Amino acid sequence: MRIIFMGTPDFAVPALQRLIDRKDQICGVFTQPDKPKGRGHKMQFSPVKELALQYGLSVYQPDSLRDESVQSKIQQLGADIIVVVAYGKILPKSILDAPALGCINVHGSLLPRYRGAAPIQWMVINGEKTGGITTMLLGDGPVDSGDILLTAETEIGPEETAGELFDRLKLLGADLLDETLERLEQGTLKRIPQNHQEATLAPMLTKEMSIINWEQPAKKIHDLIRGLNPWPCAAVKWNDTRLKLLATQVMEGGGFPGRISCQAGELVVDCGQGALRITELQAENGKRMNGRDYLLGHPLVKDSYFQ
RNA sequence: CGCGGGGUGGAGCAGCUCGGUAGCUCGUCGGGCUCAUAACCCGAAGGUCGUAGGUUCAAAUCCUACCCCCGCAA
Repeated sequence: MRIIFMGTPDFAVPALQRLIDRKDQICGVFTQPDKPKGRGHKMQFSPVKELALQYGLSVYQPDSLRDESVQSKIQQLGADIIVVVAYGKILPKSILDAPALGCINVHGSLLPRYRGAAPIQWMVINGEKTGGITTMLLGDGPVDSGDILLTAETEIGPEETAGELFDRLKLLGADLLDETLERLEQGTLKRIPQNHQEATLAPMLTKEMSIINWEQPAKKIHDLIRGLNPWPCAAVKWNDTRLKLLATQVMEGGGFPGRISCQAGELVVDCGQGALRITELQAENGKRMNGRDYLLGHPLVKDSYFQ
């Protein structure tokens, strides 16, 4: 098939790689424009662009898809289908209608639940035990509301971080995309309308979410911490500095939310219900380290409180 | 040229302003003690203080360049 691929971050890379391996004819790769990123504000290519260049694919990086020249370019490429994986732009109707077989999206949740930009993180934050991938047809309704093609489920571990789940789901997504295209070619694919009553939203993560409310039960905070790992990371204020909390274990105890107690050389913090042992953290200018190591060089005053 | 912090025995840190014997907590090894158990006591090993130059009688400390790590911001 002639395919146009649209994607930007790391999550989309295995999907594009799979299309390449399938020997599909990839007539164009769309990705977000290069932006100054990271320390020093250096210009950086998106992960998808890196891969596309490696295989000599044609890369397009329009600022806006509403531009007429972009739309005519897409027409001109004459793709049978457009595959979209975390592209970061909404496709206008004129583009949705361009390919004969429509536009397929790979989404990181079991739709209709967790529609939106950050489904994987929210699944972890909400303590879901099951997650998955959905392939769907893009329509011109609300975001991620199009007809479902295939789904793949996976268990979410009780200690798994959003980053770890991300890494698994992007591979699962590539597999599911493969199967979806396979069955599309065989003509055995069915479109299943979503039950919009059951839809939930997974909006973009914000910095405000990263501040921990110690009044909450330990399990809740634990889920938040692993859901925000590796970005933007849950954090606490301590002596005018911020500590990022990266991994924790739920423990018995509690009663004085935010109180720090060092038990057996481990860093433990009381929550509204239960307590959390901090197993991995990072100070403002430090590397990641476990709570035990942190205590060796930064003795915390006994019975003081995290804000 | 976006802003900023840092590299000191195996781990985490102090020391740097104001140059002058390498320090703290822990780990490791040896010995002692035996319900202080997150044991405790005594002793020991282990460091080119990121790299290369410079200033100086003398540099972890001051100056210059480079390498590496990290936070913010995007």
